[in-house]
Amino acid sequence: MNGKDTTVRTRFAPSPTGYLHIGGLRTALYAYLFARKHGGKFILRIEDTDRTREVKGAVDIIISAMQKAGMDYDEGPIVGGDFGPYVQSERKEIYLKYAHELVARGGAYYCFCTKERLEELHANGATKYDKHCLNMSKKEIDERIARGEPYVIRQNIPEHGTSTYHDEVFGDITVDFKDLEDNILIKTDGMPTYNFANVIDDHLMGITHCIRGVEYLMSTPKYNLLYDAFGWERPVYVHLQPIMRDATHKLSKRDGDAGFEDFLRKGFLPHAIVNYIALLGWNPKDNREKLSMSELVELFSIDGLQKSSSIFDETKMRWLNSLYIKEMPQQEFHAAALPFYAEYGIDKCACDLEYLSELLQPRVEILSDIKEKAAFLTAFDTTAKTPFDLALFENKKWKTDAAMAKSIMDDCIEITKSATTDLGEKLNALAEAKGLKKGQVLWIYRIALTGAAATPGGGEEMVKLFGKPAALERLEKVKSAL
RNA sequence: GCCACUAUAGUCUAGCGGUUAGGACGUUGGCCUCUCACGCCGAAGACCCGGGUUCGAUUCCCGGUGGUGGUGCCA
Repeated sequence: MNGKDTTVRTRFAPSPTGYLHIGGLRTALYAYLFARKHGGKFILRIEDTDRTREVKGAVDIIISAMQKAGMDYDEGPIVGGDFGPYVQSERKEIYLKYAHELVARGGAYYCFCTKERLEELHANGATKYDKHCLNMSKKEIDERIARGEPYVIRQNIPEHGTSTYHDEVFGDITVDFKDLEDNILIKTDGMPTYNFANVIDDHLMGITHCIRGVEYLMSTPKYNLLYDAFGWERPVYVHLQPIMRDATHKLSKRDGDAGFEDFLRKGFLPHAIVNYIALLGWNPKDNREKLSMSELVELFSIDGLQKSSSIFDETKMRWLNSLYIKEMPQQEFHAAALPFYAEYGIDKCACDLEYLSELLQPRVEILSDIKEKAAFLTAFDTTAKTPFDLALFENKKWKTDAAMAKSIMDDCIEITKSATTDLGEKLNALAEAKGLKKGQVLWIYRIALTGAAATPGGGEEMVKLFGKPAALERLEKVKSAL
């Protein structure tokens, strides 16, 4: 990039909110893919300069989510690295040092304005800070600091002129300085704001490509002013449009389940989620949609990034998830299904759970579909005289009804008793002997076994699922009910 | 309010001056089939509006409109 021989270094810099948002995960993913694609480093940095929003355990949540998503980072909390610490709250002195240097260079200044004065300013129609403290004498500054007056350090933005930079997805962006404010770099508590820490860290950590949300598109010239003031090289900028919940709302944790972990809990597979969000706002140049992490790494390119925002479509993610479920090894699917069986009380059903998994695997899109797909297990009330509504035997297409069921139930029971692997053949023979269609016998047989209009499999599968003794018990119940 | 970004079917997208506007999800018709699901074959469905530029605009320019973002001692 930039024609320079530099090793690519990208970072994901979340603030620890207590969960990993889907939008954040995608930003992380693109930064990760870009770094891996170019054989560079991917860094995790925690942006926790707002101490009032501290959430305990939040960093661990982010790290574990990234692990599950298959994104390993080269430097960051826990693993360390040559440019640490990687948690901003532990870098306070570093920011202060650079802030003072910036003041000395004229790029920033001390400001003692009170909240009251600032409010008055805005009440009088001002849209931005009036540089009131800009030309304060060194003497006065020292005195007021010595007196213990609270102060902040503000960036000194030129009053006139414009600034242009190149964004890899949006092209050249020009911003007029008059639309920018002398924002605060160091707060009264001595901590930096994002506006400052971000630049200092990106430079100190050698970040070459700054991949982040569009919310920073307009303020980037301010950051460039900082890079320039220190004589540092600016990074390459890549701004990303947000993921939306609908046309007018951003996907947000508050409005529902926008957390990565929430989707995991619903039975989405980590990689299906990653695969899906990779395609939200980016596309490889061919029509492939199901892509492994290594394929994503191989195909990722900034020019496939979308300039407009995209709406999150859980339905499509379900489809992608179903593709991954179908290709899981049977045992793996079974293991993944077990916790859901337990949650829905299915683990206590009198049936072969492993076989149930076999039947369910091609039929569920996400693991929590198991609840609905396994509901048929309780359709047959083994304790009632009439185990289910006998009207279920009626089928328009096959012209079956309870009377027909009654006429063959004895044979069904006999066949079930004697059959080994030839159950299907014997049922066919029964149909022939009775002058019925195969479908009629099979429909009646399956209904009699389950009491459910729809089941994940046919009559033969149901016998196997319940086991022969239980199946016979069911048929006997139906017989007496008829 | 001011500033910026953005705009192809319901959704995700391909397209980069001339195309029957391509693919996917979803929807839908059919086949397969003892039900469900899978699978297979079809169908419907889009270039925000108005001006330019051009022989010709979905594509380039301007304006409008819609949407989003920024305008925080949040990031």
